[in-house]
Amino acid sequence: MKNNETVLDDLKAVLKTKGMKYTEQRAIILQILLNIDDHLNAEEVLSIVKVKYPDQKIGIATIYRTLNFLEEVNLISSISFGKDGKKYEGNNEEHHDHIICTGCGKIVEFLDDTIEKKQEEIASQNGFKITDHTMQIFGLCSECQSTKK
Amino acid sequence: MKNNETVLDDLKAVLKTKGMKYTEQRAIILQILLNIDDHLNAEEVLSIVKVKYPDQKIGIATIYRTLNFLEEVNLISSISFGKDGKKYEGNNEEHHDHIICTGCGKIVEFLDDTIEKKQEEIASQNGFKITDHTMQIFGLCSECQSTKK
DNA sequence: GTCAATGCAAATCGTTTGCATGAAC
DNA sequence: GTTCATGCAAACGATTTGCATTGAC
Repeated sequence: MKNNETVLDDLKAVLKTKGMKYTEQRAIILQILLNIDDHLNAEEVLSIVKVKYPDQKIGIATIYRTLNFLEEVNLISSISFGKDGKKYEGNNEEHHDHIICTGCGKIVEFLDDTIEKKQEEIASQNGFKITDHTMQIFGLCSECQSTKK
Repeated sequence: MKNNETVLDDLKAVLKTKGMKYTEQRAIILQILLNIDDHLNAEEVLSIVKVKYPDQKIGIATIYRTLNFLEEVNLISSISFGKDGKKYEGNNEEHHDHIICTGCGKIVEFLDDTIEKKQEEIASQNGFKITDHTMQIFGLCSECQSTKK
């Protein structure tokens, strides 16, 4: 797992090569996603900014613009499903896939080598190149199984 | 693969048990999804109604309401990703999974037994019950690979 | 005749965009 | 000083909702 400084350096480097500017807002948003062990949507990132950086005012538009950019340059990843919009996580951990509870939105991470290999195999058989190794299993977690009749 | 009549009977049965009414609109929307070999979003369903059932006027709200209902009772399934909203297909074919091109939206269906089994295994290890055997691989199809630099 | 479903328009939600101001270089 | 990024509010597209009317039972 990469540390914060390394990834922030990556950010600075990408920005420079693209003729873009290094700003507090961009650094803050990236750091939040690197340090939290959860998947956040734009609104959730905003509310964390308000709590952890109360003197910083970041507009929701900036959050969206920054999240889109960070994903584009592969510093963060997103998963999206039904309601609740896109959720993001920092790319400082190993690659993994997600099981998502369609009841409560709970997300469990896992990695299975057999599936990874099969995925590549099937994709290439169909002429596809998997861009980001994303796979999503949807289901009901144990709590939601008992709730839903 | 089930035929139309069977599935329409299923629809009538579910509606009855739920104290809901059998309407032309609901039957039309379900039939469209059963008979087309494609994945449609709400707007696309509407435009097919206009072409194939020109004397029927169905409002977009009804389409959305009906699609939500049909998915709930498992007569159709949805996949959703990025833009373009949710896409639906009729549940008259065998279960299968999807590879989705993030470039052009092209969808390829596949079925792999090894992955199916592994999915179940991993899900149950985590206390999850896969509700609808849905898995999505995102990537770039061969055309989009050449387009994107 | 009763109650649920429909169509329409207004409302809502997540997200994007235009533009004047402010910050990075 | 120039150029890009920000914040705000307005715009947007997909989807949902409220309500009076219509249709199924």
